[in-house]
This record gives sequence, structure tokens and C-alpha cells, in this order.
Amino acid sequence: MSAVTAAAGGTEDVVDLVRTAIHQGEFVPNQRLVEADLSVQFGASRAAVRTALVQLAAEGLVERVQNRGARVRAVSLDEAIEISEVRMVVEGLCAAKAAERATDDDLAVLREIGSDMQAAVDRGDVFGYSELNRRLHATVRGVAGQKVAGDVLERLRGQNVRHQFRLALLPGRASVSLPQHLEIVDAICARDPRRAESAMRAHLASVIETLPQVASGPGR
Amino acid sequence: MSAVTAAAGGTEDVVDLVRTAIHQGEFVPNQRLVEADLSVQFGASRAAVRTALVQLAAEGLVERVQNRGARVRAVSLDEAIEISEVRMVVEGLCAAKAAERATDDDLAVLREIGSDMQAAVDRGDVFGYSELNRRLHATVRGVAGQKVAGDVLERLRGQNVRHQFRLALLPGRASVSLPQHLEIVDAICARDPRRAESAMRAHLASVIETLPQVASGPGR
DNA sequence: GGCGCAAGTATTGTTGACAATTTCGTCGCA
DNA sequence: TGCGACGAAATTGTCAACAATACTTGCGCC
Repeated sequence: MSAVTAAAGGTEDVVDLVRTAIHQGEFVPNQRLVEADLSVQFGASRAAVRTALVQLAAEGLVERVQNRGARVRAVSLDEAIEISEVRMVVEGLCAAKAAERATDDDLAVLREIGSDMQAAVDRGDVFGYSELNRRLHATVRGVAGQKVAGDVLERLRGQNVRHQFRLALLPGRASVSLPQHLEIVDAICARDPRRAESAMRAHLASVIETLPQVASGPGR
Repeated sequence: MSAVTAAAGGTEDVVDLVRTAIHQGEFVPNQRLVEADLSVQFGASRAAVRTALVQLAAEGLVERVQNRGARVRAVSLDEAIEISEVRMVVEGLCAAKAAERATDDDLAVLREIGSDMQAAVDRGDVFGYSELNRRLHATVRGVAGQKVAGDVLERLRGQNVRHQFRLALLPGRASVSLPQHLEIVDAICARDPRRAESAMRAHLASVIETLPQVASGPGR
């Protein structure tokens, strides 16, 4: 019962509340999302909750079946792999575009993230590294300036956040991914689109290979 | 008043009706979609229409702003290019997977589509070629067996259908794309993932190059 | 004890009315 | 004539009640 019980009448707020609740594990996969319960929990009308659920279903975060209500969608290992495969090629595209379009300021930001990552690994800061990882990918997406690709990736990331999080906790994971991340930064700084794309794809291919280990690993 | 005025109470039906209305040009870009109007036109309750609009907004087909209603989303040329760039890499992924997983029956289907395309070009059947084009891409997606990639592509295709359609009408377009399509079929039949991916990407790169011509071309 | 069956409960789907907001036209005034 | 305030119309957002559907529990029967 440590739930976020803040009152939020607006329908748009409910979407955010439910989304973050799912992302933070407050709502676990396959958990039923009863409209009436959510409406009292969030202090919103049932109609607002209902609208929010429709929207989240379209986002792929919840599943809705006729007359049977909504539940948190569970993504299987196979689906997590498929998601990462799509991410691989789309982030590859973004990396290539980023290498083409990056300004000198962009490159400075990327280099700083790279050295911060190195530092985080050196001092064994798993959580800090995970956050930097998120920021690196987000920065590449931003520099690429591809709105459509960004939307697709954001959507996919939302569905996959649980697997992503567990991946970061895997012991020794950082020492594997750090050189890959640095290679991505280097390639973009060299303004070499093809090298940037293949570096990003190699990195995500490595993620995909590691996913099966995480399925039966920590956090479950 | 040639509008689709069929009565459809269910909320799920309304989504389909509005979607096809947009795809077929019944509703043009930037046209306002007033809830009350749609509810009488489709014989559904306003709530059903409202729900449908929320869902279509999540699909990216309509735009909704607070207290200002919904309108058909217009995709600019720049955005159409971005969409096609994402399609390029994701369909490339599907082509590679299809080359890996295709059964002999799958290959027979692909070869038949290829020869039908050749025949359609030979007799100057633009519309038939366009339909075969759609079927080829759909078949590749199906053979790849990538549900996530398929969903992403379906979503993107929905937003782009207008540009796609005008592209097909461009004179001489078929003679450019036919050999590209045949190369895709060949590569998959040779079960060569990398060749299939690069063939698909080359094809869509060609589409992207042609898009600017279509923006000020026929149909407008 | 297991299995169909029926009543009761829980939950979603739908409807209509009302409130809040935006948009558009009109009037007065400089 | 131009411009800003004001008010009416149009439209969306919200709510509570009702109807329809799925789930559960308890009972009789084999």
C-alpha cells in the first residue's frame, strides 16, 4: 500500500501515473488494472482512468480485452529479443545520422558521457553507469534529430524497461559494454556514419546475446 | 455526401471506419474531426467516437489537443522521409530474417510475386504493380516472423499511405523499382541474409530519393 | 467426491446530461 | 478604420447512473 495516492483529476495525468507505476514495478506484469480501483487510488474519475487505459494499450504497455478489463502486459523473453533487434537497427540509423549531423558541442557532450562512463566503471558504480547508459542512447537519438525514430525507440524502450533494468544488474556487464559504448562515441566523433552504425549494432547485438541470461537471473 | 454512413455502435468499429476513411482520402489532412459530427455520421455514441480518436491519436493518425479537438494529422515531406528511413532499416531487418527462416513454400510464393510483378510491368498495369508491391513487402514481413517489427512497420505505413500511393503513380517508377524488387526476392531465395538486407535497404533508399519529386507531383 | 447449474457479485461498456473551455461574431470606442 | 471587451455558440471534458457481460460461489444431482 505504498502506492502513489496523489490526487490528479486530469485524464492526462493518469496516463503518466500509471505509466510510471508500471515502469517502477509498482504494477507487476499480468496484474489486473481495475478501473474502479485505479480511480480511487489516483483520485480521478473512472472515465479518466478508462481513457488512460485505452491510450496505454495503444502504447503497448497494457493489454485490454473486451469485457474483461485491462492488465499489465508481460513481455516474454522472445519478445524482448525482438524488441532489441528492432532497436538495434533503428538506433543504428540514429547513430549514423548523429555522426553526420553532430555539432562540435554535441561531440563534447558525447565525449564527456564517455569519460564519465569510464569513471563510473572504475569506481564500480553500477547505478551511475546505468544512468549514463540511458543518457548516451538518449543523446545519440537527440543529436540524430530523427523525431520518428525517436518516437519508435521511446515506445519500444517503454515496453522493455524491465528487461533493460535487470540487464544492468548483471555482474560484469559493464566491463563488456563499456568498450562498445566508447567505440560508438569514437565513431560519431570521427563523423563516420557507417562505423557509428556498425558500432551501435554491435553493441545491441551483444545486448541481445546477453538477454537470455537475464531472464532467469537477478530480480526474479 | 458519399460518406460511409453505415451504422456501427461498437467502439472498435469506429476506429476502423475512421482509419479507412483517412486512408482513402475521405478525410483529408488537417480536417477537423468533430466528435458530434462523427457520431451521427457513423451512428455511434459520442463516447465511442471519443475513445476511437484517443486510440487513433496514439497510432499517429490524428492529432488531439486539449479542449481543441482532433484533426487528421498531416505528415510533411520531411516526416515522410524520416518514416521511410526507419522503414528502410526495419524492413532490412525483416528481409534478413526472412532469408534465414524462409521455407521452400515461402520462397515459391515470393518467386511468384516476382514474376507477377514482371508481368504487370510488361503490360503497363500500374495499379496491379502497386498492389503486388504491397504484397511483397507484407510477405517478407510475414516470413520474417517478427511481430514487433511488423507492428512498427504497420504503424509507419499507416501514417505514410498517402505519400506511398502518390509514389506509385509516378511515371516510370515501376521500371526503376522492379529490378530492386527482383533482387530482394533473389537474395531471400538464395538464403543470404546480408544480401537481402542490403537489397531491401537499397530499394528503400531509392524510394527516399524519389519522395521529394512526389511532393509537388501528381494527386495534388 | 465430481460435475453441471443457477443465483449473486464484480467489473466493464454505454448513455445522457452537465460543466468548462475555446472560438467566433458583434458592438462600442478611440 | 482598427481594436479590444463582451457575449453567444460550438465543442470538448467530466461525471454519475444504468445496462450488459464475465466471474464466483453455493447447491443439487449423479
